[in-house]
Amino acid sequence: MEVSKIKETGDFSDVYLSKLALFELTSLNDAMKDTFDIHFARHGLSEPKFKVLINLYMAGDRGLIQSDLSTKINVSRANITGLVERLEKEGLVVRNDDPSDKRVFRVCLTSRAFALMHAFIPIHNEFMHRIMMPLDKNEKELFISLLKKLNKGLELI
Amino acid sequence: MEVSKIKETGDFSDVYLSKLALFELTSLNDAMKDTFDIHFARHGLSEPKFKVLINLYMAGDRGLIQSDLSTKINVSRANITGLVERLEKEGLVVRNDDPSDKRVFRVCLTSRAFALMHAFIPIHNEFMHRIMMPLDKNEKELFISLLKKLNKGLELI
DNA sequence: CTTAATCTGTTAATATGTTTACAATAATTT
DNA sequence: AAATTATTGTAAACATATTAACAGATTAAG
Repeated sequence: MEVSKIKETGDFSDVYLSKLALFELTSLNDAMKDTFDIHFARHGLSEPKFKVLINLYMAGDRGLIQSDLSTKINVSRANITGLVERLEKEGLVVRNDDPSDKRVFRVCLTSRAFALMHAFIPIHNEFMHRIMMPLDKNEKELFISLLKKLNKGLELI
Repeated sequence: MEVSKIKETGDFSDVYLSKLALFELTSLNDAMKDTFDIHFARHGLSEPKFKVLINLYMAGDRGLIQSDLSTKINVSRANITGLVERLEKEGLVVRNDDPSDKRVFRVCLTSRAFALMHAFIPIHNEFMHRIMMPLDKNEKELFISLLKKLNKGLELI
């Protein structure tokens, strides 16, 4: 395609569009990370800590063992050790011995953490919705389908 | 809207779509990160190291001072100290004194790093293009416009 | 020209993440 | 039942990131 034609039609090469899309995606990730970090920090949390707490919140009274947390959050077991350690220091979780398996702890929310999450979750849901407000329903559906396509593509790489 | 109506039309609440979009976006980020990590590792690099090297590559012979790198890569000056230190140990960058400003170093690529980047950049470009292959040109343009909308929205939060 | 403000890189403390190796315990095989 | 294999949590070593505090150098204000 000639340059003049490109200028007329506003068309660009596919390679250029790929780079631009990745640039915008990266920018969005960075901005998103910053925004969520501030959001979590306002409530004394961080993204990794929230992930641990929300999983324990959903797990109920029996809690979860660290290995399950590792799988659900998709981080290494070694990292979970540190995260749970820090949450324990803050008084947000406790580690109870499991009588049926001496290798593991059952990690559970404290009542304080339960109350914190109970209050935070609706705020968090509203926050997520606010972040997506720039898109209307049709655009969101479109966005989701494009993301799914890219996700499927990555499985094959 | 009634549940039956939702089932008929395949329509969903706006809140649900927001959550789903964020879920898919997060999934894509995670998968993207893993994919790029492997890609960089195949060439003895990491994403942060690549960002430093590509900026120095584009900067030319005079290189950049650490403070500029910090601004361009959007990480703290303290972090740049560590990154440059490790790259120096690997023999990929050198820190030259700047006679006109005794506070700073001019960080420059070694010839080995220059050769590495010269070989890697086309591979990297192809890789980026391959990752975006699941979308055709129209979809990419659409994707870019949606990302830009979300990015602009985040500026106001 | 001196004083004050700013900029630069480093250090220390901390958070989050990885891989590797290991001991203790559980589960499976033979 | 005994031997092998697998799972679990931790520790060590490292990479990447932050903030806060600092010394030294430069710039701006007066």
